[in-house]
Amino acid sequence: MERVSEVRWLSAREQRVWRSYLHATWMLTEHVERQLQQEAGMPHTYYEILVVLSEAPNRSLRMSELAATCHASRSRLSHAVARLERAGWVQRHACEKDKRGSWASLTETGFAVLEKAAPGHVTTVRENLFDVLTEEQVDALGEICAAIRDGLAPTCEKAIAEEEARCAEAEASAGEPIEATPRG
Amino acid sequence: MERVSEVRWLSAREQRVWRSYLHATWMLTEHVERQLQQEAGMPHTYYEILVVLSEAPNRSLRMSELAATCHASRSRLSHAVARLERAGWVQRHACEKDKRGSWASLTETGFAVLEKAAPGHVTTVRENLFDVLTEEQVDALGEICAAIRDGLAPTCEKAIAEEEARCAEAEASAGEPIEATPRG
DNA sequence: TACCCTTTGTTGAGCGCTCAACTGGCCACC
DNA sequence: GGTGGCCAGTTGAGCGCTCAACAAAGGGTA
Repeated sequence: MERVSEVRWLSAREQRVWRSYLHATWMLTEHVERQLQQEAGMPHTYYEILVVLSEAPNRSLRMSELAATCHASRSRLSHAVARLERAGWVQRHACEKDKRGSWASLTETGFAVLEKAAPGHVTTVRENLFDVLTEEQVDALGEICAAIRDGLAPTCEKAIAEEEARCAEAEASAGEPIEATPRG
Repeated sequence: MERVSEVRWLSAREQRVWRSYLHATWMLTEHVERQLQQEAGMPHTYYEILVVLSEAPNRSLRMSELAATCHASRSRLSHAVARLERAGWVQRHACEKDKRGSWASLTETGFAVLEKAAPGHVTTVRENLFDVLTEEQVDALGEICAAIRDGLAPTCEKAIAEEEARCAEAEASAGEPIEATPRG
């Protein structure tokens, strides 16, 4: 994080854009989340799981594949699918080939719920994103997101690699965690 | 949500942009969050609270003003400030003018923590957002965010207005909430 | 075959958030 | 002056998430 060299602070304009970005993405997320919660009774992450499953062959996917496609940790997916299973929207069954693994598949009920939820969700996304942007802005947004993604992808891989070589030297100059317990 | 008319589904291009948007914003958020958690021991929302307080006159703000500036609910801010107070970074004291209210102010320790956290945070934002974008893209991003914000602002106000006139008619065609309990 | 490392998936604790309900003080109106 | 509605802030339960620890099975090597 280039501790040695001088910090390149944000210019006034960059700060404005950054705060604008935070506010806009927060509002959009919030709005989409609330709409789905109210009309479909589920958070957006669960909706995404159902969508991915609905697009998979046989509407089924191995847990780890589902996790990768949804950009979710295995832990998160496990909790989420457990909840979706209790709701009767997803079902799990053991994998024959690899007895460690398990399949998650969308139930008929789950598919019906998804079909019912989709119009409202899509309308929300359209009205609050695509309708307020010009064609050029949509293109620009696509390119901006791609740039962010491509820029961050190596960092993520690096982070994973570093995690493996962890426990060495540790926090050379890390800050104090809030109240002794860092996180878990 | 225009239930009567036909749903305007997303085109393949729009769907691509939407998923790209979700992935990019998720990655960036995740990365910023992780960096702050590891180096400063606090989530991004707490960092923002400290920043807002540090910019306020006397490094103090009424709770409700702080909440409005941070785009946080009063509840969330109350919980957050309680936590920040336990960490010794923020202090609360009663308001003389209005005995219902209370002031939150940044402590010296809190300011020091913020000063220590800022370089790493700014560097993360710069490297993963501004460094991967061209000047034109930064401008475009600013305008896109402004458009989203402006588009959503009336919706938010409307939502607040509707909330007041709630309890009437209710869920005309709402979906079934997950497992009977919608949320809280 | 026996061993060890990896991979898959689950679990429980803790955290930040929302929602709803609440306390307590303000203020306008009778 | 009292009363009723509003406002500022807090609280507790429940939810989704992360993290770390775990169980169980695969797969390579000796």
